[in-house]
Amino acid sequence: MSDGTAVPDFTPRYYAIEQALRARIAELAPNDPLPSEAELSQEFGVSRMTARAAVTRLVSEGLVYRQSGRGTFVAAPPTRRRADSLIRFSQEMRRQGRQPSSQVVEVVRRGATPAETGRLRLPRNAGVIAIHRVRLADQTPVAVEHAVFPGKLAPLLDMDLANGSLHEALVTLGHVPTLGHATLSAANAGTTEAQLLRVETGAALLVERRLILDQDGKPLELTESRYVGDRYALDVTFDVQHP
Amino acid sequence: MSDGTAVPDFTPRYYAIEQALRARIAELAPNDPLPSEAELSQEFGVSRMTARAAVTRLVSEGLVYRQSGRGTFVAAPPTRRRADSLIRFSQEMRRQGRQPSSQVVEVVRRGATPAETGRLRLPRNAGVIAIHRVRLADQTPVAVEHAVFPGKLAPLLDMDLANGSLHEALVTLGHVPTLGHATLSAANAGTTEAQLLRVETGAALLVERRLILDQDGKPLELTESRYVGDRYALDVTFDVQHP
DNA sequence: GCCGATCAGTTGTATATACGGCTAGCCCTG
DNA sequence: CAGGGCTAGCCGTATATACAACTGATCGGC
Repeated sequence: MSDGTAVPDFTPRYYAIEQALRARIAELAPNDPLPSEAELSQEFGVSRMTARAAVTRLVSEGLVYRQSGRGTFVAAPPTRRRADSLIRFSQEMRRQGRQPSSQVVEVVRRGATPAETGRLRLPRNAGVIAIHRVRLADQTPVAVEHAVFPGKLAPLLDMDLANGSLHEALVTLGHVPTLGHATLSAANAGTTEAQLLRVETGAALLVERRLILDQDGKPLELTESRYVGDRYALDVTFDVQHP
Repeated sequence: MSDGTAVPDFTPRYYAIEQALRARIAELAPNDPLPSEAELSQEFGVSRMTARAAVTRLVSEGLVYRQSGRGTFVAAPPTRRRADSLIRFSQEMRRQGRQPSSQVVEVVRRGATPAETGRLRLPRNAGVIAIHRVRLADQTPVAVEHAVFPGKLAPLLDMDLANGSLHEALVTLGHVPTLGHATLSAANAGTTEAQLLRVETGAALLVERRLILDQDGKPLELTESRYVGDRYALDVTFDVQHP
């Protein structure tokens, strides 16, 4: 293994198996089963751990998923959204002909962290409402979401967060989500969120950290959404800047 | 390991080691060395493969990087860009006080693929110029880039692509990059690009597939940039859409 | 003083083995 | 006929071992 070498002349066994499986996956439909690790080790004449390493790489790219005790299956392709327009997740899913739903992982009222105090422009020692959810399309997890609201929005706690719309709730409370700023990056899924998202630990996530302001320009919501890279995409239109 | 369980009560040994290393990494500077796999296996009383699994997860999240024969080191933090404004990579790096550079991996004149023919609105059997580069900041790879141009832009082949600016070259040829559309997602680094980017295979990449149009609205460039998630971020401003 | 060879230490790849926990299907019993 | 238990097969975690390849430091010879 060398740095900077574009194409090594040596190909690890796990890599060759990985490429062979990629070709097969292209011919299969989502949720179709793949050969087990034992079957692959027999087929390719390698140890189970080497076959497993090959599959692990496909898992981490979101091409397949594993279920303990069941097997390895082809994963579904991603969904997309325009980045300069935030619409409700469920509205967007329906627009794409998919069935949206949410799983609430945790809702808690707690003190704001210093970073949250700054971003949300809260007074010192203010409280916040923190809502942790998994967003699903057709029963497939697409994103985990951590949303933080100023404590004055405590009536959100009484809302039906699994079935209702957070944004409609905010409008009802007199705060219309109007403008936002987001930072987009990528990260690998940690163990806990990998389980929530039903992906392998290490899978690539599109990470959106956004601040939403209301009609008066006041911060309303500080949210981090972590989308499974192979199940979600954002569309952007931009100008090309010249010096 | 169960689906949907937020916090397992069983903690794998590799996971505990991973978390301990995360805490240490927070106290170190980029490029500082971490203990070797052998040292970690002694320190935590596990096999080298288990210690290695823990480090592999940190590598795949971009927190550390490995070099065969040398060791494991703390990785540098990411860079950022506004998504609604595309500026030249090198201009943006300088704006952030960093030293930009490029490594040309390959420049080739070839026939367009059907997808490229469609996106670039080329006539049938048209040729294209394909340029494959690694973009670096302070000698650290930040992105790999595959740019495809219509064949009529063949004079690009004569440009100094490692040191010069592609966009300035385009302006010289009478085509001013003006507007673009991009799709953003995340993917895990494959083996070859992982080597080019000096990250572990499987590291999360922020993937931007963009089409740039010239001043007349004609397609000029079809590019896929794959940014190391922990070395790069995009900023977006958006409106919140209501039903 | 410089260069080449060697060695120690590092990561990379691979195998074999073992046990735990989960799932689903099948069979037996009530 | 339904439910419960058992089993086979699956993935998850872990260990031990071995060899390959790379890097950098040191030492010896010229």
